[in-house]
Amino acid sequence: MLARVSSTPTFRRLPRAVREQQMLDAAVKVFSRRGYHAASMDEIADDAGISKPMVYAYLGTKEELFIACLHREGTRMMQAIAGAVAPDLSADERLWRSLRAFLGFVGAHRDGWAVLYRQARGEQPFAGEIAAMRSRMVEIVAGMLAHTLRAECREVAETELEVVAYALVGATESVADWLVDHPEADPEQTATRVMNVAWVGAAQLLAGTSWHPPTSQGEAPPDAPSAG
Amino acid sequence: MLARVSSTPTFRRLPRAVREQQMLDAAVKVFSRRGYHAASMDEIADDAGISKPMVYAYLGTKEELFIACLHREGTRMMQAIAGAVAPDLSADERLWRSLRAFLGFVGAHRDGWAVLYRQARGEQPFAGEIAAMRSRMVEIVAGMLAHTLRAECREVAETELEVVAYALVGATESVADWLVDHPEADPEQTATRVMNVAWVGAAQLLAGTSWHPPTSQGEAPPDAPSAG
Amino acid sequence: MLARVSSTPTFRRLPRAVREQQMLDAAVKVFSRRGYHAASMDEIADDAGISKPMVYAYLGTKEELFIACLHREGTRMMQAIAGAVAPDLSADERLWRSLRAFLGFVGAHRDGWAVLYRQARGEQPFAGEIAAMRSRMVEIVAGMLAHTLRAECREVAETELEVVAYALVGATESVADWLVDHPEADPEQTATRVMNVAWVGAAQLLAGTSWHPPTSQGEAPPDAPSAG
Amino acid sequence: MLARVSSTPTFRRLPRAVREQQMLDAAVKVFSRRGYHAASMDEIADDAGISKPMVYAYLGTKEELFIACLHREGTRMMQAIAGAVAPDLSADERLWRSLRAFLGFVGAHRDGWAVLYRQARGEQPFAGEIAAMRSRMVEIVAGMLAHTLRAECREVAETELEVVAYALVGATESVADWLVDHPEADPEQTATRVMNVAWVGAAQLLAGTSWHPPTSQGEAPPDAPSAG
DNA sequence: GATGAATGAGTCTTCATTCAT
DNA sequence: TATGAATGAAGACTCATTCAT
Repeated sequence: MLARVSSTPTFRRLPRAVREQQMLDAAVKVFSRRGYHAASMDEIADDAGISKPMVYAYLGTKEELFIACLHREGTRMMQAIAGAVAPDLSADERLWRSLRAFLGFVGAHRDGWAVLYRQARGEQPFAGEIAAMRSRMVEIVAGMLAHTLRAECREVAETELEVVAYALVGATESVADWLVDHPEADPEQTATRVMNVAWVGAAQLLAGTSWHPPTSQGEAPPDAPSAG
Repeated sequence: MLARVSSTPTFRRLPRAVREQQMLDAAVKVFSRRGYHAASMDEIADDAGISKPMVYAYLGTKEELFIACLHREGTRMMQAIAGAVAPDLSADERLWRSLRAFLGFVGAHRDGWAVLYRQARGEQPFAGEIAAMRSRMVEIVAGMLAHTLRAECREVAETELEVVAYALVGATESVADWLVDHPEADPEQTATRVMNVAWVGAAQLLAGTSWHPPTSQGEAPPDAPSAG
Repeated sequence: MLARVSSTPTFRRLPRAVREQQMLDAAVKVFSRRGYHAASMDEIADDAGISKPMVYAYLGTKEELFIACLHREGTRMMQAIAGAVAPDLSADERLWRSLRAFLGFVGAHRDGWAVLYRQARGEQPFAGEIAAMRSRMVEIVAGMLAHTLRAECREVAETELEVVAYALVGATESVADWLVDHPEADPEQTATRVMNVAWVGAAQLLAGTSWHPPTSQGEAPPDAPSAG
Repeated sequence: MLARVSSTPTFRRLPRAVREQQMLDAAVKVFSRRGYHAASMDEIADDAGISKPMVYAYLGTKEELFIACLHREGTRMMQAIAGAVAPDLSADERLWRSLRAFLGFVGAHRDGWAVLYRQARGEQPFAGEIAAMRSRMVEIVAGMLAHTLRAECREVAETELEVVAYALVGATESVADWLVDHPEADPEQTATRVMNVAWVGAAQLLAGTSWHPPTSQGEAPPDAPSAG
């Protein structure tokens, strides 16, 4: 009603970019706490200190909003990893540093990427996003492995390489989940353990020391599918 | 409208046990297809060819129903594994067979256990169930590892053992997820790959060939937490 | 399947009358505990140790069942009162004994008549029943008052008499409610108090010592109905 | 479809306060007509000319809505009473005017306070509210009685006073119920009758003319509790 | 730009009641 | 007689989403 004298600057009317970050912050927080479905747009808007229509205007649908969160957090994580490896390091060293950076990041933001990621895996609408993210990680890992191999003048089939890379990423994801659920765990130590179990295994494998199923006679491939 | 000729007996008014299985079948199917939240009790009831109140009467709440599904499928999976290993086999052999049985089972029921399990991991209400299931699997694996070790007269700290077991289980879970998403993949071959990557790594590790982080000078632990 | 040897007589197949009483016992109990709506036919049947269709077969609809409860408890209460007054007593004495018997009964069965009655007053479907019960009580009271008056050779308009009787019954009902909610209260003492407050007032009134509104000038009857 | 000529302004999008009153109006109406349980939120929303979610947004749960109705009507009634008594009147006069105002109010809004109150008495969830309301009324009455007594330099035990006040309030409530059920009755006349019966009784009592149970020989306190 | 007001649609859940055995 | 099996109908409550100001 009255002309408001803006001696103390109220922080309304912020530029779009800032507002968007506030919203994303709130969204990440709420999605992490409640899960995708249990999170309500109301709570997110409230938490961002903004009205609901603004959220829709800036970030779109709930689904889009969730994806935006996933992207922002994913990007941050990727940057944390990229920032930890220098291109002049040996492939092994880069491997180790990436892993450590990854688990370090997850451990430091226990309500960020990993939680959203875990949730997204269970929900269909995000299948595409998830596949894309995982592909990116698999590529990086595969690249490192390939580098190592090439350095040793060894050749491994493309497919084989990808599968191994995939397995390693999967294992690491899983450990990341575990890390989120165990706040008392030390990321660095955890990284060491993973390096030991999985990556050493991979190294062995790629070095040629592979394992083969025993050729047992007469054993049937298990699980003849029972009736539905 | 028409006088129904009851040559084929109508399947109304079935005994409880039968109906419960029908319901669980339907529930597993729908939960897998749609995801926990998107699945509606209506669709489940319809799919089971029965009215909603029966579902509530027999299996309880949606949450309880989901847990019941998880249990049934989990139990079936465990049985598939148990049926694949004979107690007189060597620990190594049992390890391999368990893994193969597990991935075989997952591959054969791509809309069963693995999908439910994956969904449950993202939702808070099922945290307890998930933890319990994983514990059971970790125990089994740890038991096998311990057996192997003891056979070789080697000792490993209890904690270390558990962590390794956990990592292996996590990796395997993750590969199971992958298997579900890749219908063209061959479970047996996939099992071999996992055995190669992860379990060979574990073997190496337990054999003493462990890996240690390089003592690099001056490198800071990454990711000084940025502002929230 | 097998012919059951009934050496120990199981108490199934009871005569109808007994079964009905069991059901009514259970119904009164559950209705009192939960209230009419919150009570479920399931719980009543369970509590009676009988299957639901039997309840319907014997006592009919939930509404009818509730009315049956109301009747049985009302009759018991009436009998308790009738048993307490001998016809050769003076009207005053009969009045006092009735009141005492009534509150005594209510106090002794705190989950019986009074609770059902109170619930019934709020729900439309029972309006008829309630009206009938109250009529019966009002009649009794009015009869006693009339007797007293006639003994004193005094005449009071029929209408006036009924209204006074009604007021007394209403007051007593209300105190009965209170008694149910105050288990520590002593029925006998409470009866004395009611006798003091209400019945003494009635006596005064009927004796001619009546009160008249002050003839104030210019005061408007309050509450000119507001909008709405 | 047609261009709506907005000569008469459509009453959509009203300010919150207005809508809340509309909703409460509708709620009181429907609760009175149907009873608490039989009333559906749908009907209330319809009757208020608004969608259900608005009702939940503004007034909360069905239970909360009912309590809000009870409060609004209770407050209105209290105000009607307060507006009828001037502080400079004698205690007797204030007593009479309060009673008249109360019954006048009840009579003028036969689907308002009294009906809700009667319903609330039967349902557990509202026990607290009811107790609070009655307490307030008992206090007022007790205050008036105390004033009268003090004016006559008489002393009565605190407890006794409260009980008498309670009895009077109970009696009045009950008569209010009756009034609601007898639309043809005249509130003013009814008030006079109550004043005669109950309050004159109280006056007698407090004046010392009390009644005592006859010391009859050999009569047992009735109703030795039967089984069950 | 920003928001209070508003809703359509849908979900879980419960319950009185009745077949078919 | 007695009951397990079965359901139609309805109700409370929530939420993502969008006008109209």
